[in-house]
Order: sequence, then C-alpha cells, then structure tokens
Amino acid sequence: MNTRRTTIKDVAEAAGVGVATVSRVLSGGSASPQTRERVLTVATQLDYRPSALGRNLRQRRSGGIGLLLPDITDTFYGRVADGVLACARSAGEPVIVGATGDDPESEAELIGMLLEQGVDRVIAVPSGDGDGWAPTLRAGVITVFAHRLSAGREDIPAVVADDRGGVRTAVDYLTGLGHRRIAYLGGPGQQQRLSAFRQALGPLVDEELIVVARGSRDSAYAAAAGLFQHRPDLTAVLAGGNLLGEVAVLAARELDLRIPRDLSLIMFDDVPWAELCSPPLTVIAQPARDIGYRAAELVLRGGTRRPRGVLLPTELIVRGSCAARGTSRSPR
Amino acid sequence: MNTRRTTIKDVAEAAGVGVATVSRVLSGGSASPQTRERVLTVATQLDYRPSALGRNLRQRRSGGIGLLLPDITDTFYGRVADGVLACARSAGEPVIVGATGDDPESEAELIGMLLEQGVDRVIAVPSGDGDGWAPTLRAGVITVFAHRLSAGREDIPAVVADDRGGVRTAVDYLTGLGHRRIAYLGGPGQQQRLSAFRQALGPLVDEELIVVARGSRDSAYAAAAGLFQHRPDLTAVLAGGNLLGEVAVLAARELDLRIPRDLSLIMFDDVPWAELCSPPLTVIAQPARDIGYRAAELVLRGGTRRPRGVLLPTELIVRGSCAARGTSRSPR
DNA sequence: ATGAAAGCGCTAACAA
DNA sequence: TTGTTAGCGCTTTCAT
Repeated sequence: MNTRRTTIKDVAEAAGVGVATVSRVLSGGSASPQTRERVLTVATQLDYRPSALGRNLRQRRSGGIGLLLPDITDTFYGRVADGVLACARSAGEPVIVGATGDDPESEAELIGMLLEQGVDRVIAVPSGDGDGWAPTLRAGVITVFAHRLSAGREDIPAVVADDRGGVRTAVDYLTGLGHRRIAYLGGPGQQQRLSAFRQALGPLVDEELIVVARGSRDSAYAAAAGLFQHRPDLTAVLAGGNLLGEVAVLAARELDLRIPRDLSLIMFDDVPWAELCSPPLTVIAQPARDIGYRAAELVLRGGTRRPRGVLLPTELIVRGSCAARGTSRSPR
Repeated sequence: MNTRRTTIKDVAEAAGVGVATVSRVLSGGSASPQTRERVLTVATQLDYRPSALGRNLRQRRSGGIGLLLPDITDTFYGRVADGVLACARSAGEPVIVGATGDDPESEAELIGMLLEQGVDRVIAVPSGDGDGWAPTLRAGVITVFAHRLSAGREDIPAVVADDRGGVRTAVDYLTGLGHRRIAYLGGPGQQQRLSAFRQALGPLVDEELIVVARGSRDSAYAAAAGLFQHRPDLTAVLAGGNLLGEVAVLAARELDLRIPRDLSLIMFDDVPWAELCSPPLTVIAQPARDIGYRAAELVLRGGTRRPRGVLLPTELIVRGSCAARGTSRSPR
C-alpha cells in the first residue's frame, strides 16, 4: 500500500549517475546526450515525478497561486475562477482556492492559510477594507485584485470590468426610455458602481432609491422587496450583480409588479438564465472569465510591469426587461 | 520588499531556546509553562508562521486536498466545490482545484500535477473510464469520487446522489401524468441515470428517445434540438443536468414548443433560475453541497472506515413545467 | 523539559 | 560534463 515515493536519488542510482545530473537533465540543463537519454529512460520507467515540495522548499517559493473568492457558487465568480485556472494551468501552476463569503475576518484567516502554504502569488476579490492585505505584501507575495478595488489599497494592481462605463450606459439607456425614478440595488464591495450611479444620474439621484444589501441571498431579497414596497413610485432598477437581479425578479413577482410594464430592470452580469427568464433580462455583460485570466497573467508576470491594473469593457445587451415609461404603474 | 520569511530558527533564537522546543510548543507538545509562554509571545511578536513546505517535506505529505471538477463554471459543481471547501477549511487543509473539462486526457494531466504537488488526498468527479486513476492509487493517494462513479473503479469510494431513485421518481411522475413517449437528454458520465431510465421506463423505452450529448453547451443544444425535431411525437423530456435543461428550454422555444402544453420537462438539479424560468421548472433536486462536504469528510477520514461510498437522497420539486398529456401537440 | 542533530527531496555552488 | 555537498524549514529521535 504505502509504496515509498520514487525520489531523485532512486533515479540517480538506477541510472548510475549523481542526483545533480538527474536534476539538470530534468530541468533542461547541460548533459551529454547519452546521459540525458539514460536518465530520461530510467525516470519514465520508474514513473518518477519530482516533488514540488522538495523543489519549492529549496527555492524558497511554493510555485502556487492562491485564489480568494467571495462565493464559488456564484457563476460570476465561477467564471473568474475558470479564467484563473486556465491561465495558471498553461503555466503549470497549481491554484489553491478559498471562499471568503465576503467576510473580512474569513478573508484574513484564508490569507494566513495561503501564507502558511508558502504561496507566493495571490489573486483575490477583496472583501475587507484593505488592511487585511498587509501580511501578503509584507511577506513579499505578489498580489492582484480581481473584479473589485479595495479602499486604501491603491498600491495593489487590479483587473476590473469598466463598472463606471457600464453603469453610465445602463443609466443612459434607462433615462433615454424616459425613466426618472431609477433605483440601484447593490451588493457588498461595489463602491465604483455606486458612485458611478450617483454621478450618472446627477440631479435625478434619490438616495432613498439606493439600497445596498449584504452578501446573502436573504439580505438581497429583503433589500429588493423593501425597496419595491417602500417606493412604489420607482419605474426602473439597476441590479448590481446576478444575485441582485435574481431577487429583484423574485420580489417583483411577489409584489405583482410586471416586468417591464410596471418596472424596468437591468442587471449587471450576463448569465445563461438571463435569456430563460421571462421576460429575458437586459444586462450589462462583464468579461468574467477574462478578468480571471488577465489577473492570472498579471500575477504570473510578477511585479515587473507597471500596468497598475487593467480595465475591461462591459457591454449592454438589450433583451426584454426594459420598456419606455408611459405604461406606468397604476397610481397606487 | 523581499523580507526573508521568519523561520523557526528566528523564533528559537529570539526566545533563547532550541528549535525543537519551539516546534513542540507550537504543536502542543510538552514544555514548561514559562517556556511555552515565552515562545508563544515571541512567535506572535515576530508574526511567525510555520512553513507548510518544511513541515510537509519532513512528514512526507502535503496536507493538501486536490479537487478535480469537470467545469467550475457550472453551478452544480460550484456547489460541490463549496462543500469541499467548507469541510477542508474546518480541517485547516488547503484545496488545489483543477478543471478537467470532462476530458480524460486533461484529467490525467491534472492528476499528474496533483501528484507532483505531493497532494495526498483527492476528490474528483471522474471523467475517464477509470484507468487514469491508477497513478493516484499507486502513489497511495486517498481518492474519493463525487457525483459520479467510474466504470471499472469500484474500489474507489464515491459520494453520489441517488440517481436511480431520482430518475425513477421523475419517470413515475411523468407516466403518472399520462406520458408515454418520454425522452432522456443526458450528458457525459451518467451511466447510472441512463440505465435507471431504461429500467424505469421498462417496455415503454424507445432508444431513439435517448440522446447523450458531450460536455459542451453547443453539443447539448444540438442534441436537444435534434431530438425535438426528429421526434415531434415525444411529449416529455427528462434532462440529466442543469445545462441539459437549459438547452432543452431554449431548443423548445426555438421550435415553438410550449412548455408544458406541448412538452413536459423535468430537469436534474435544482438551480436558482429554475424558479425564474417561465414556466418555473419542475426538478429533481440534488444535494450538491452535501456531496462535496461528505466527499471531503471521507477523504479526510482517510482509508480507515469502510463506507464504500455514500448515497444521498434526491427530491422531486414540482413546479410548472409538467402537464398531463391530453393537450398534446397538434398532429403535425 | 530541553537541545543537538539527522534528514525529508530537491537545486545550486563548487570541484573535479 | 559530472559528482559532491550544503542547505531550504521543519519534525523527531536520542541524549542530556
């Protein structure tokens, strides 16, 4: 059962050479053709796999990427993860994944775990206010943020979608349809979108129509339902994420608000079900997978370049959840 | 920038003790109260984190769990991953995640990567025919399958949903509604469901109504559309996964088949959008998160117990996508 | 109760 | 071109 692992020493002995030679051959160093041949043969025969543990310890690095996501269950983050995985794999780097639940404490704990593992590169959708990232920086861990910026951590490069542009497009579209009372239903950690919303709406902004939920589904649903009930005069909503969009649809149905007749809805993030929904949802699509891929590229490239971050475009995809104001809701 | 990592030696010196003592204190060994106190203080002062690399190398293990999933983007697998992550975290184990894309070759490659990392426990939704798993077994890596069994690998414990029961329930429900021409739209690696379907349908089974798509969305859509076009006489479909269900809805719409008037649909896996769909989809819910959690428990417990696998119950959730036969499709 | 020392598997200096 | 050797940070006998 417990077959001892084949080590470099075994290979060296079997091939009748020194361990250094084996190491050299396997990492493409110089060696005579015949020696190389022999070592390679023996290695495959013995099914030898160099231990990353030994190598990393020696090289004082782990050669692993840490990936911290709020919720791996959310397709958006799933796509981000997919991008990271794809890039990491082409570089032969393992990825250690952790789910923070958008909780700074949990995040800090996970950071500690990654540090312990000796991970030397981290990609994260940051949850805290940025203080939690001091340890990684101090430990010299190359860090890149994805999808979100972190307040007070402008020193860490980030790969994000053009939230401001997306929000502006959405608001323009809605106001163009004649809407004036537009609500924003947001989630945690989206300062960009929030401020962009205020800015895009300008004088039309109504602070009461801005609601920010915590991460959970319940919280989101409560926020949506509360908003709709409290302000039946609103005619359009911008949901800042697929979870928010989902609960908005649910809450609207519960309150007998017809979309788009009574309520126009635009959702951030294009998910497969947006098309299946009735009506199909108009969305601001974000290149989730690219975000992950680019973040991985950045983190792998190391601190060399200075691209202080990447901004990826968003796209308005018009489907059926927005209508011109006019067939407005019955005057309660 | 490149602050050398604090090592056990640093702590030992600072505390005026030997490294062995530090090690003992930190791993709860015997030590005099005062020594313990001093070491602990110094350790926190220096923000010392024991290197998992060093420890694992010494103990000839990595203390990491490998998790291989077909597609991290699929919410089902996302939930499985979430369960694994939760359990692993409570055990303080890091999880290295890989996406196989349901491709045996890719899977084999990833297995190699995990082995190289020295991972000593693996959880996987197996893609290949089982031969690919010889290396892990040989290397003494504790392996547990999740969600799927692998042909020819009955020696590896698996945590799966009660597919047979779920299929039976779905078929019973459908036949109870008067349906006779029931199709099965499946994906890769679901032998259980397929055979259960044949068995449940008994004499009613029509091989032409059984279609198995490859993993991709395109393939799935093509399969669904092809099925519906080729056999307009079918009145009900069982989709073997959320992706299959999604494309079934899409294809039905494209072909102007009304659900449930023209076509009744039951989907495996309850996803959030099932409720948002119109009509809301009747589903066979699977405890995805539990599958992951239990698999992690099993793999962490080690090979000690003999529970040769776990079978988790499924649940029929009736919503609006199934109707009694009668308002059948117009006799083309 | 504590320290010295060996060694996990590997790579990189240094010799030969 | 090749082998010898010294660690990387840690745990674990074995003495003390």
